[in-house]
Amino acid sequence: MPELPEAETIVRGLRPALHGTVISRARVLRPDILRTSPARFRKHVAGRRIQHVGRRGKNIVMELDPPGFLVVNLGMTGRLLTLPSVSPSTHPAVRFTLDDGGVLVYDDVRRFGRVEILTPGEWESRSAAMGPEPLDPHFAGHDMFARLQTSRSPIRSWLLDQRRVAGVGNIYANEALWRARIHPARPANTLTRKEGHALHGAIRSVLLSAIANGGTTLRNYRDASGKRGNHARRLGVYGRVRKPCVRCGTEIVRIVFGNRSAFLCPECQPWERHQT
DNA sequence: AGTGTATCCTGCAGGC
DNA sequence: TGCCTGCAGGATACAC
Repeated sequence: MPELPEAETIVRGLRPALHGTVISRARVLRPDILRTSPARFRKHVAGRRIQHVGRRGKNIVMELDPPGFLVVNLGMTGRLLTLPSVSPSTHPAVRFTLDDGGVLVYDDVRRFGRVEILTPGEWESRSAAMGPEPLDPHFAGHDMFARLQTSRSPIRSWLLDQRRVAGVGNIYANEALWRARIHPARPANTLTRKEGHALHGAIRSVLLSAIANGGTTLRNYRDASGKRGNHARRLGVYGRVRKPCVRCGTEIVRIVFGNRSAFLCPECQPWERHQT
């Protein structure tokens, strides 16, 4: 999906437009986006005020009053657009009408995304099941390193598991590993303390860089106003098969495991450390 | 515990 | 132009 930086960019764009507005009604054009019946969804959403627009991992989270949460997971191709936007809504799934005349559309070509309305308790337990926020100051390198010790799964898979760290997807997992010079298939518990800390720093720096550039647009991703993100040109490995590593010139390689593509520089990210 | 595979969907690029 | 294959920022469920 849209990963953490893309969700964050969307949230920042939505906040001024949505903060304090009341959702007058919702129209559900694609019921499979919900996890409840359209009738129930409409009933629960209508008349509630958006108190806060935030993010947890890759989820866009709107706090409502009366208390509740509107939670949007963008899946692979979900977009949350305020209309009018520079990029038209081509596959609208849910359309919210706001009391100030504004329109918010959840648009999703592939419909892997989810739009849910949760009680405070439901949201609390959902959030509790997710890992720490990587940009939270409380997300410490030594904590992450300690958690790496408990898993033998490939470090790229470890990073994609939202229960371990929230918000990292395939682009930024690959990018962080390249920055930290770690082979994506290395078992998590084989990383040295130094590598663990390097990875921790790389995750944060790549996410911050992506946010600063408005996210990475490869295909579908657009911000709340329909604009593309500018981070794609800064990618070091993702999608760069057979192109030269910008650090050393070696050709980037694509491997597949865990049913996902992984990209790496075989020179910068050897399986074993070079003996020099 | 971890891996491989399949599934939910649609669209696009590339090869022939 | 058409047809085919493979691929895609995600999440989950299953068998082994």
